[in-house]
Amino acid sequence: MSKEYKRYLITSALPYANGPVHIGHLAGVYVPSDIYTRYLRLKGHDVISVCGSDEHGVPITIKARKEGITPQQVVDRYHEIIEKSFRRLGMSFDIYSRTSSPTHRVTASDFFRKLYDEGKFIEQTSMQYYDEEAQTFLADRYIVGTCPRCQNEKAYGDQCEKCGSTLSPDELINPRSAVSGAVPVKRETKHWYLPLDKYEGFLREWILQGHPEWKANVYGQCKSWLDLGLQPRAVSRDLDWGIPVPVEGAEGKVLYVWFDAPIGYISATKDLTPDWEKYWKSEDTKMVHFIGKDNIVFHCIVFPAMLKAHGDYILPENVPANEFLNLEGDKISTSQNWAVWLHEYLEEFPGKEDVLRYVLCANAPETKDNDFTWKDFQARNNSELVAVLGNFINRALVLTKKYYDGVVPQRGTLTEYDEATIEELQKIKASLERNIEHYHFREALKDAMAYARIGNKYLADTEPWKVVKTDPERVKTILNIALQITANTAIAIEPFMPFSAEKILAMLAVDKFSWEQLGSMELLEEGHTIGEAQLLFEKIEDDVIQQQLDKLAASRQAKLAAEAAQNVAEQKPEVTFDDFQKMDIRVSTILAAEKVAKTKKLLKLTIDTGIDKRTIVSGIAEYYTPEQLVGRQVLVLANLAPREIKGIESRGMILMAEDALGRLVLVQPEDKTMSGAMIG
RNA sequence: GGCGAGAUAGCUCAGCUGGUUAGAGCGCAUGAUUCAUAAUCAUGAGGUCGAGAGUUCAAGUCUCUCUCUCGCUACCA
Repeated sequence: MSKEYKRYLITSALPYANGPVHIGHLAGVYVPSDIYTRYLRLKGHDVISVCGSDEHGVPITIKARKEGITPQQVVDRYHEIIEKSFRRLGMSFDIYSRTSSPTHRVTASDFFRKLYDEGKFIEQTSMQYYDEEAQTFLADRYIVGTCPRCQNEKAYGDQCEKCGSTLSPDELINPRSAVSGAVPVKRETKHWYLPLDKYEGFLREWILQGHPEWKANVYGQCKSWLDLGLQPRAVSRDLDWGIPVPVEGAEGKVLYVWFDAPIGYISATKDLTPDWEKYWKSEDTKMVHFIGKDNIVFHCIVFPAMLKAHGDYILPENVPANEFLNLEGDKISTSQNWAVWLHEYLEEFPGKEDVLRYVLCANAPETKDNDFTWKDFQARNNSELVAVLGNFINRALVLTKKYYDGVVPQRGTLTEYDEATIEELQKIKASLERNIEHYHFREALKDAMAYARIGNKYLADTEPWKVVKTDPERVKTILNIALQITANTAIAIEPFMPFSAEKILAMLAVDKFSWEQLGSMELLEEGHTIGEAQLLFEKIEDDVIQQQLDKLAASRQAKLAAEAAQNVAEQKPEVTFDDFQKMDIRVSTILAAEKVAKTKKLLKLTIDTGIDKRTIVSGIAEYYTPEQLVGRQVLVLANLAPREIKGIESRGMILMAEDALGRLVLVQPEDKTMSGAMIG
């Protein structure tokens, strides 16, 4: 397990270029990745960190269509925003590439072709929806129709955003093409599949036997997938945006985005260095994928299977996926505009890049979903960064300026207390290293902060401002040590807060140190003149925090209002009175209700329709308990064709009103009336 | 319903292969201090380690059952 590696290859999940990056992405992936990378670099390792924009796939084409621009224009816009904001936050990727680059096109294409030539794919034809007007096959996302679960008329072929159900296009009622509005027809199409099931044995051994040290959430998720059994997965799609399938007769087909995206790590490396093969094909390279939990399956199951199928490449040594970060108690949601966007933060909090890095690392969702709150942001800034870190650095420098005009004083004989302090300081290093190397960045950050804490304690205990009146020689030693601690602090915090580390070095008027110098008491020479002191952090007042809270509330409200306006379903096509008369709607009384076993939403209801007593299965268990229902009168569509649900024959449908959030409310007569009363 | 992850001080979290009085940061209380951005330092209060049962000389740490949260999945006219 403790294999010696000659070099490191760090990858960070490719952000999808249909929107900017928010704090959830940062806390989950990029901040940890950058800390790890910077640490390895400081240690002098051969390390490269690659990332880039993921620019293919259907959502981008949909966004382009909606805005009346080309997909390329969409990805150009977001690629620039993302890259720029990453750079400003101090993300130290060696290359930030993109999957629409020429290198990537060739790399992904060749990758596919090799697997194709070696017969690693399965070819399969299937029936898919085709838009005859637009003359194109329709991706799941391009098919719109009525959700079979919640009746939302704007459900997509892969998912209903209203009720959250996962759908397949075949389930949609009244499917229409999102491209032309035409009614799509089924047409035969051919696609290539990667038979993941064939790699199950390999994956089991590699992960379950070979990597028991992976994080519990990652290991457990993999085991869950492997135990469920793997299925062949399509690697191509009928779409005109992406990398063409490099096979004769595959016109109009591109590589499925999940297939080409991880290959982006390889092409980014190619763009970075002609030595790229050294990083990708040598067993003595340690590859680590930083991702969020939504990507575990791709990086632990699918991509490794691809790499294995290809044969030339190494596999990741670890995949330290994080969980999700919530915001003020609610899930971060792009569609509801519930997010703190990086590019906006950078504008609104100039010079506070490290504050965000610090807070997101201190509160990173390493073992479970976590919550980001602006109040916590403020507290950590004020009582940790300002009070502990910034304050210590400032104290040491100001005292030196005051007593020695900024010249590092000579260190004399050390007291026992001095020795003890130095020893304690030097002990942190091992813990800090161990924590970073095990991806425990939260704990590692605490270790880094301990340097400043020890510094504060040292000054409080030695009281140079008092001693200077009685024993000026002693003060020289005290401040020399305080300054050495300051320099040590700069080294320790560099991976986490590179801007602040650099500022400290500038204040000390010294060049960058290496990690190996951490713990040294010889970082600053006697007689060296330090520079001007400046404040590292400043307090954040309540009104600033309140502004952010107001902004969040306002943006969500605006979004909700817009959604609500949009969500009122359009009026359905006209019907005749005769049509309506066909519906037999009656007041019925619920006689009995019980939960259907092994379901979450279903209740089995026995009702008296006036005509007869019958059974109806209804999906309202999330809103009503059986006890609440017995005895109530409801409206029932009595002559609906019977249908079997979970082995129970359901004869009829309970009528319910549904609000904008998809919640169900029973419709009932204002006053008790007879069972069997007709509605009309 | 199935699978996975989580549940430890007011808050955010550490606690490795079971072993002395369960830890840290923040917050709170009291005291000290003034070099420092009213910052710092010390001391203290605060926990039946989600609930219950079991294994063991010994359990936060292992086993079983249950509850709650998050995710995947099934079902949902």
